[in-house]
Amino acid sequence: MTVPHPLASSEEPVGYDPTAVEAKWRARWAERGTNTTDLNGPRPFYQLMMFPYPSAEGLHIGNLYAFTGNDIHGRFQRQQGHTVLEPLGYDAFGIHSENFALKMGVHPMELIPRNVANFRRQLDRAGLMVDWRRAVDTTDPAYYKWTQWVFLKLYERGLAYKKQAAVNWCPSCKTVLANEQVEGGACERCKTTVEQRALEQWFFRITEYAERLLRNLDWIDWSDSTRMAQRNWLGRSEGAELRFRVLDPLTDAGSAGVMVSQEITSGSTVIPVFTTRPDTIFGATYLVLAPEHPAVEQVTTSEQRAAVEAYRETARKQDIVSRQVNKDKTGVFTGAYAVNPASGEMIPVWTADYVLMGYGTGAIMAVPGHDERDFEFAEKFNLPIPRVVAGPDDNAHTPLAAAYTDDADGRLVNSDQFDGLAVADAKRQVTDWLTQRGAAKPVTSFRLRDWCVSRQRYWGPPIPIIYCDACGTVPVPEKDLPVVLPNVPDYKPDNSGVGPLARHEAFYHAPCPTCGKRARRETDVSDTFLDSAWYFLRYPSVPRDDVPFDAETTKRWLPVSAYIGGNEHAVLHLLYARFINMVMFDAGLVPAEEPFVKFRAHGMIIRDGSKMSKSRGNVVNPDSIMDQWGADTLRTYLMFIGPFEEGGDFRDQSISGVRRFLDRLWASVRDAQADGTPDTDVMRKLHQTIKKVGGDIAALSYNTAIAAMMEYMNALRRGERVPHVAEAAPLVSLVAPFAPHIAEELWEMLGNAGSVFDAGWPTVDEALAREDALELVVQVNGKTRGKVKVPRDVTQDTALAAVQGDVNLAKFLTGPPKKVIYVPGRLLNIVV
RNA sequence: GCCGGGGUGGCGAAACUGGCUAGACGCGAGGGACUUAAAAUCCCUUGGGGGUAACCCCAUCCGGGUUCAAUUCCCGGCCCCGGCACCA
Repeated sequence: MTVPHPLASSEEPVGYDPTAVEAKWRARWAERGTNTTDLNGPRPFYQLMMFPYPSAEGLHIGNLYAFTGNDIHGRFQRQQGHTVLEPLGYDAFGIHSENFALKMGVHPMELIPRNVANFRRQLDRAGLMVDWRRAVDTTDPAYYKWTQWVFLKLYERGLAYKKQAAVNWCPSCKTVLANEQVEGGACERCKTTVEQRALEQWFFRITEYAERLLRNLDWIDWSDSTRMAQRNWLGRSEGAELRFRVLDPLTDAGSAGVMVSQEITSGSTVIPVFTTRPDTIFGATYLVLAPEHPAVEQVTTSEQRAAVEAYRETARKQDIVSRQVNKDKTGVFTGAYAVNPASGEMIPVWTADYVLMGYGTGAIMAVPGHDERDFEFAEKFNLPIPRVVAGPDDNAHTPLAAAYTDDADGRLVNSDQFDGLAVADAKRQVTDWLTQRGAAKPVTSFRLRDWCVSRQRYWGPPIPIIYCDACGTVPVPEKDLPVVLPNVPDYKPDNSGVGPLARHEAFYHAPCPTCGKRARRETDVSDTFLDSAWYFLRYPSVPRDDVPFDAETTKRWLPVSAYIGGNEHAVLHLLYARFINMVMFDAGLVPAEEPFVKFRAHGMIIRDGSKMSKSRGNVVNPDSIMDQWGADTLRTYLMFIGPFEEGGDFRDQSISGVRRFLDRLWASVRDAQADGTPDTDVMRKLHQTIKKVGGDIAALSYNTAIAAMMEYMNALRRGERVPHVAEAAPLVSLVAPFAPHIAEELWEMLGNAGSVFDAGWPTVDEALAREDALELVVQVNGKTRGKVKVPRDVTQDTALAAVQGDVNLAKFLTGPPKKVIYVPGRLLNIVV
């Protein structure tokens, strides 16, 4: 028995029912293979979106916002005749998943597949043009086999190395973190204050690529904000490394207070320092070594040893936060003196924690007169503060109330033969002079550090290394990959500094690949960001299992044509991915140095003025919105909220306007008449709209594209107007990227076979789109007073005559025109 | 502190390289038509002030400036968001 549709039984025509329409087209797309990409198709276009971490909470509206924005762009490119690859996958390894699994008491190997299934269900509803045959899951051995391969590739190229270093240790996550994962001294995940620990860790030599990573930022087509964030992160400074000889307490004994030879003698301890202001060398009145600096031990005199040791011990215990800004300067004198290579003066050597071991050489020359930090330190410890740079209003003797740091207007003073030079010239000349004397070399320093990739956790790809007593560090041969992560019930992290796998003999016992003797596997896993640093290379080659990415396919599909994602990954994922891609490029495995030719950062969706969060209870659940309004309405509404690259404020009430628009679209197509002739004005508006919507989508200006379609809809159905088919039909193609399900249904309703996405983009009739009569804006004394209708290519005189002949405008002309400004096609400004 | 991006109606927001009477489009609000009524739909109004009216004045964070013309350019200031930050 069939239940009559409530509307079907009445006289009323059938209205728009998103639930039915969307279910129908989900099935139809699957049946027809509409979303599967033929990788050999013409004009490849690789549309990439950032793959999600499949959380237990399910799809976040922010995910959907990003995916929809990508999907619209991808669908539009398909309508432009490209073969579009729009893949998606799951970034399912990592601490986040693991912590959640621990909390729930469910093993990640059980939990993750569940989450993935739920994500897949939600994503299916969203109407994305994703080719699911190419999905990747980073936790699948078939995927992480190649993540391990990437590690080995770097190892092979000398870019992966193990060292003992002071690393960021999160006591809550019980693992080390990369610098990129520490925010203001706290773990970016759990906000716990990070400690310093000396551990042996695997690092990637990303610093070797710093210069290239920076240089390419000049030309890649990326959002400015993202490029700037990377520039700041890389932190390039140009300057010089200056060498300071420390006086030997034995041979130079008794010379304190006496000017010593300006010659730099070899054989003694030499402290290199990095400075961006070599011009201020004459004002360097003391040296400072970081407490961890190895030379501290060498130079400290016996009298000062106890004090220095105590200070270093305190510094060692300190966490990173308490060494941050605004802290009072502390430090101790080592008892040693060094020679200023420019002035020949003896200057004391201090150790202080305001100097960081990780940057430059871990030592500085202090110029209190021209550096704020040195000034503060010198004041506190009563060290001399000479002036060596004078501003336009100062002379050599003007006292310094604060450090004078301006390097644009200053000139050198109290600097012997360099007096009078501008800072910029002095930087160069002083460096040259000191270089000739063997006391300097020009260097460039980066803020970027090497990428620490070891994690003392369970839920990641095991690092494919074996340690053999006889052969040393041996990489796992490619044929033995993957090193499978074992399913063990005991996977809790501990404080030992090694990963949980170190507790599982069955895992770590392995024969040495070289000599076959009993050896031990590395038990740390790699950083999740390694999984996502190469996933875009994998998609086109899924499901090949003999190579990570097929050479021919990769050449055809890489680099990525358009990548749209969140800016929170500006210095994490996006930097790592560029680095890994660059390494692969150097290895001849990928066709381009830069993986993402075009990247756009989208904005963030907030709700009712504030960030969505569980604690605020203002999280939007995509499922319930889709239940109530339909996926097409949600998609279109998300894009209508505000500029895609800026984000917007989700307001439940406002969504009704978008639904109304789709209802009206439905009714327009349903009721459209094929008889008669279309209205010329409406047709003109149509062609103007086709043009505008196309331009706006290409520029990701989705909100104005939707506004333009709504505006056209208002013209189409002005009053109780019944549109002509020729007026209504093309609108279906324009709406399609935003609301794909309803578009397909209406496309079919119009009598078309096949998918609207394979039918191309409507052609703009430029002649029709152009207005033949022009409304020229008329200003009098710069104030707009009205418009006159004139022919398109009117001359200034004719236009002026038209104004004078118009009663409403002529009255503003209180005198003869003194001056007339005519902007053809735009306006006429008459000055009287 | 340095570097990016912003500040426009009750709200989300438009306005291409300075130029179509700033505020498109949508939400909300008010009024009307249809209806026994409601919903839905359709129409009108909606930055502020003044005027019976045609109209006039003010208004794009604040203060100056350039220009025939400024939301748009320049100088100075305030505020918000994001990145970096004892990085020498």
